[in-house]
Amino acid sequence: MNHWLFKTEPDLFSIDDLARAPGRKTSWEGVRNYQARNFLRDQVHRGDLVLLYHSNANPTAIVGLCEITREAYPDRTALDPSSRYHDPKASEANLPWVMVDLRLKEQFVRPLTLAELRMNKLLVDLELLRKGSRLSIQPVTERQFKAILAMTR
DNA sequence: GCCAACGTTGGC
DNA sequence: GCCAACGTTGGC
Repeated sequence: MNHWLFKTEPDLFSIDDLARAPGRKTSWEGVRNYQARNFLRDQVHRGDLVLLYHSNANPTAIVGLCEITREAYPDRTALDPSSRYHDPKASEANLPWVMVDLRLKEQFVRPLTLAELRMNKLLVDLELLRKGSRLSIQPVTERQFKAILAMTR
């Protein structure tokens, strides 16, 4: 099993929105970066665990834990001119974007802020904490994952 | 709102 | 293939 960190801007879609969604499930559309797409398409598997992170937020923090319920399938929002994720270069014949489905397992009582994460020596190599890190789909090692979960307990 | 870091685009 | 210009991300 692989572990991941997915970013979301709570102004657009927050963990509270996910908690209110039917079955606490959602599709994860809108990824428009090739490196992130490659992770989604090739390495995110059903049953994988996902840490949810609020970016552009106050506070910026890891806010919960999710589980992948469906592996990569075409992200057709790219073809929809009215979608905020519309990709004018995409077409039926050339649709490079994929999405997955996930379900909320746990909303952390106490969000783990960036500042707090930076203080954990086990997380020095966490992609999220790297200067200039922008990747919205990030792999997390099992060690890192366990260290993060331990901070919530 | 500022701005550093990063990814993409496009001229050559 | 290089690289400058531009747009986006995202912390602060």
